[in-house]
Amino acid sequence: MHYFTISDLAHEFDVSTRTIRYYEERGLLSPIRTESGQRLYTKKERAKLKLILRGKRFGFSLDEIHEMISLFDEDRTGKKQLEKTVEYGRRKLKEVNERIEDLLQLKAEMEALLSDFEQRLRQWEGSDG
Amino acid sequence: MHYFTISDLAHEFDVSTRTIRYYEERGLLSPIRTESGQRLYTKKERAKLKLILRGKRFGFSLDEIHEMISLFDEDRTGKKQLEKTVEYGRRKLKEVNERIEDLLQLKAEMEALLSDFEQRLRQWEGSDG
DNA sequence: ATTTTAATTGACGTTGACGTAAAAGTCAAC
DNA sequence: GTTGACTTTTACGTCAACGTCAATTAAAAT
Repeated sequence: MHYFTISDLAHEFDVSTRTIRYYEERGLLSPIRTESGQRLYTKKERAKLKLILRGKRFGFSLDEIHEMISLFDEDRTGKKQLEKTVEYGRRKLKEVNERIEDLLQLKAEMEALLSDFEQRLRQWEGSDG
Repeated sequence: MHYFTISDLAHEFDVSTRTIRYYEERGLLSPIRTESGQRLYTKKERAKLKLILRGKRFGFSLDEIHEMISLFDEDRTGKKQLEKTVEYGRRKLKEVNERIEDLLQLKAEMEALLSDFEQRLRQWEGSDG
């Protein structure tokens, strides 16, 4: 298997190495280390970074993202653990659905506004241009 | 017409009065004042606050929101102004569409994960509970 | 009329999410 | 085998978006 260096990921996702190390400080990433101490990232860690950045784009805090990542990450063997995970997952999914609804509403509002403006523009052009 | 006080809005939208004043500092709101200097908010100002909070939920910065609000707010009489507004509106609408796509993807990932967990849970219950 | 509640400005404090600089070690290229 | 690019930790800096006093004034309730 092949690993990524910190600057590999930094370039790919256009973030600073500082940012990636900060995510590790916060417990969001856990790269392995070479003998000399340099970080190496597996495909899975890379996928986690992708998820973090996606979450950020929606305004989730790093704490929230941390919880969401632990879904993909932790060893959930016991039944209780699994039940808690599923319950948490359902809650988060509901939040995501609400955000989608909200965004669709914003989209509708903006479209209405836009078509109004565009109509005014056409009137202008019909009489003057 | 009837006005809202700052705490009316604070309660309705569950934000602090400090937050509302801060939005005014940043030029996002412009309440009128009583003779003694107290803020009064019209329905339109209330709608603007609603928009601000919606924007925030999607991770837009206050600066971005400021631009979006000016769409609803400014006096757009000249043709040039109108054209700029429409162009900006189209750009923002595109961003919103991209965010929706992104969120739908996140939703799909979470649903896949959840159904996997739920299946594991059913296996557990089939054999043990 | 006076207690309580709510509003004002001003200023400093805080938190999250990094940026940036320094000192030292490491790896790849020539 | 040394230059130069890259990495490490440590630590202090920064900026947005408020929170939190404090002192003062105004409005509402009793």
